[in-house]
Amino acid sequence: MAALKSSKSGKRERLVEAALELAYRDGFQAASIADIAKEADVPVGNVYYYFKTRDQIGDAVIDARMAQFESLRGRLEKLATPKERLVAFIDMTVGNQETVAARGCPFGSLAAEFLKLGGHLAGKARPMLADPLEWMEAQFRQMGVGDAAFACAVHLEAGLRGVSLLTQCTGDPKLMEIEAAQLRAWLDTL
Amino acid sequence: MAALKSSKSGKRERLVEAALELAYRDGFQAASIADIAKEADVPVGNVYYYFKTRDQIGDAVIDARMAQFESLRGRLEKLATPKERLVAFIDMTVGNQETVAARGCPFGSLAAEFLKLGGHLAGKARPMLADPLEWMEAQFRQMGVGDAAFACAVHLEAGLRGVSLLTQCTGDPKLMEIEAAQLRAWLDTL
DNA sequence: GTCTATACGGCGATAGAC
DNA sequence: GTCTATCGCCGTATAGAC
Repeated sequence: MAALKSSKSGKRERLVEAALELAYRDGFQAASIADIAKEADVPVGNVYYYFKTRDQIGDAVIDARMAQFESLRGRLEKLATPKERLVAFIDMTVGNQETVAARGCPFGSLAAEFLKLGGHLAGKARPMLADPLEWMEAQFRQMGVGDAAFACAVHLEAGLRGVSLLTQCTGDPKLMEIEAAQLRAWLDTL
Repeated sequence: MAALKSSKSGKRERLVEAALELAYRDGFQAASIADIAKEADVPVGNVYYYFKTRDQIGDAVIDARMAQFESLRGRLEKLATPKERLVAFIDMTVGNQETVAARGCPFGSLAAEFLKLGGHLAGKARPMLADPLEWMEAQFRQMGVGDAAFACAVHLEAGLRGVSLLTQCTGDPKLMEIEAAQLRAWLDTL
């Protein structure tokens, strides 16, 4: 599929990476085309060769984030038990604590912004949190909690996304550890 | 303090209310001065008589939200026990489920946007989530959980803010009830 | 105090040379 | 494919009539 675009210069990839970086740091709306082009070291006017409209950059940003979750999911699937996979998800989130304190949840903060933006991008942003929720539900189901699987998934993801927001708001990375410890303990009671 | 401004027309109040409404619905950045003025039924140019800069409208928006929390806190203080107060806080959040599904958490979504906006407004937005956290910690301390009070506060607020984000993302108000039930049950174990 | 008109800048997007 | 130059619009903010 990469072969459909003949360019080997990797400019499109650099633009997407730059846009994701800036959208995560300052918000997608705050990042102008010029900002993104500068960050990617690509001449401004050239951007419109790769993207017909600014919204399409937003599409690519969401796709890039979703690809990161897919990659993570792939790695987690190699673990033996569903509980190990859920704990690894928690650990991985906590491992990001410094970045979360500075910029917020990589998925939640982007999703929140796109949701408020409305239009086409709002719908496209939904899977950023909904797909992890479904994945967690599947893990809990495999753990044998039965009908409680969905509620458990809601509890786990809510705790993680919520504490990420609190961490960003207070600027204190320790909050991530505090909540993670409680969530792990709760997992052990199931 | 209201007497410092002689105007009785209430235009400033209408502007702030309109700005809060639009900031909550579409995001503060998306709401232009013209949009706010139109929503408040105030001529555009007149806005700059009440606010020297756009940022000052942001200040007023944050103040208005904070005042809502102060009002809620005042009502909750009338309840007899700390656990009743915490449960009432949960109930009140769930009672907002339809609005949360459509627009997100009234405090969290605003705080998240202002935090990414950076500058002066980012710092001013922090108490929107930090003050409730402190209040919750005080309640837990009164419940006699000792050193766990802070961790409990983190767990409760993270759960509520997190499920609000999930609710907005999925569009399903039921998630609020599901998580609230789990948080109430957890409260009962303390 | 209230409002109109407008200055000014930055943005997304386009045209077209190379 | 790559890049420069520029258009047109809409945003904040101001000047000044009433």
